[in-house]
Amino acid sequence: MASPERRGGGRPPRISRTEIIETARRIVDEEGVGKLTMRRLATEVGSTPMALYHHVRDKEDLLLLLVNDYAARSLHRPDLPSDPRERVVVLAAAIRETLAGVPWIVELLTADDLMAEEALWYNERIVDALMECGLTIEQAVHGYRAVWYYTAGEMLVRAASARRRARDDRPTHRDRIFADLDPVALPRLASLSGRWATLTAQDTYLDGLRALVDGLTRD
Amino acid sequence: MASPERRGGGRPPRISRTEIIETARRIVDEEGVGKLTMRRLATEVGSTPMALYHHVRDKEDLLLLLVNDYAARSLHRPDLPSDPRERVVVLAAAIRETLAGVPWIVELLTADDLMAEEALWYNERIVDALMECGLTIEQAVHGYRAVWYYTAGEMLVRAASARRRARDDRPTHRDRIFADLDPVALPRLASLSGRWATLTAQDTYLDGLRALVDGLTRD
DNA sequence: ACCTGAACACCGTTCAAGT
DNA sequence: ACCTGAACACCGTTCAAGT
Repeated sequence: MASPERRGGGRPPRISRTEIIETARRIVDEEGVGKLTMRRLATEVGSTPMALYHHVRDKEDLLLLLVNDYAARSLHRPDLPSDPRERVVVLAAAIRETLAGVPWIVELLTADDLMAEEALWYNERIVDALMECGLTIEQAVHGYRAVWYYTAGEMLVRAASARRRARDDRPTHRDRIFADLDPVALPRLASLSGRWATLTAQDTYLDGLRALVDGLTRD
Repeated sequence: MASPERRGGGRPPRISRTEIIETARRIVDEEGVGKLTMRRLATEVGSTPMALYHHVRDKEDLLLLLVNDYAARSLHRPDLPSDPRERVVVLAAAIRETLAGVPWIVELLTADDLMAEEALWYNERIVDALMECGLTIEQAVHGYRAVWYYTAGEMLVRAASARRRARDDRPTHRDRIFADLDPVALPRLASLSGRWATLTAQDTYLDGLRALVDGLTRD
């Protein structure tokens, strides 16, 4: 919580942790997490790489600070419907909506389970809504996990596809394979004749989520 | 499919694409994908970094070859039950079981949707089983996607946690946060008093999967 | 056709020293 | 207490040259 000790009369700091995080966020927002390097960040705050290590433990620590900073400033809390199943859907969709705008964050998230302190508000309410559907608290925690797996998976797969599309012009490996399928071995896929890409590009997150929540809350 | 052209009487090759892939696989199996570098790989095949670029386009190409190689040699095809819902469960669980042993591959997978040619056998059968439950082909493709999101998410989140546990001794950010929760703001989570970690460590993949498949195939 | 050596343009981090 | 400079031990990839 607190910055490194600052009592006693040592040299006054020239850069602050806050300044480091703000600059890091700007770099990441503008150019992606791949462009964030300690050297680059040092240059942009007008200092040297090693000065950063006085304010953050290492690069991973910096990234974690960045995630928490982001969570604190942009998780919005949606109005919640009274029907508990629909409440789970609204909560999960709100998490996804918040994170969809910042694909870089999703890759970091799984590392610690979306456990930014500020995000626990969501965990609490999803667990609570599942219990209102009749689950025990253990089942509700497991249900929350299933919802998180589905949501994280959707975001990660979608982010990876987008990244690949942005970088490459050449048709993806997938497109090449789907172009000529053996209709004897793979009749269903062959019958789609190229519509796989179109179908999987559609956003069906909510449909799948509703199916999952229905299944979880069925007696 | 074919190696670079080899007609005409040029210099005989000293290293082959096959040899490169085999060596790369060994490095990755023994020490993880993070240790696979072009320089290291070159040394281990007894050559120079640049010689590799004659056999693979770049590092990403190498990784894709590695994924396909792995898929070809270790995807096993399970016996399929006649009940179509249970068939989807068995198919998805087989994918997960195959990939669970090689966490490094999961991180690469989302990049191209588990679209190794050899894996289409699974897609075909999952789509087919969902249609047998009464879905249209479009719904079945979307259903397959939902199952893949859930499965990929579970593997990615689990792999990330395992990686973190392996590297760090210090308690995770999550553990520290869960140690002291405000029971007024977060009563459900607080009532678990430290059991969150235990509960989420349990393997409930199949339960969530069954819930999802049930929800998807409900009329 | 296949391979090599040197070089380019980077990384994160440690260590010893300065103010 | 805070910051700097130089160095360590790496990366992936390009380019020009050798056989």
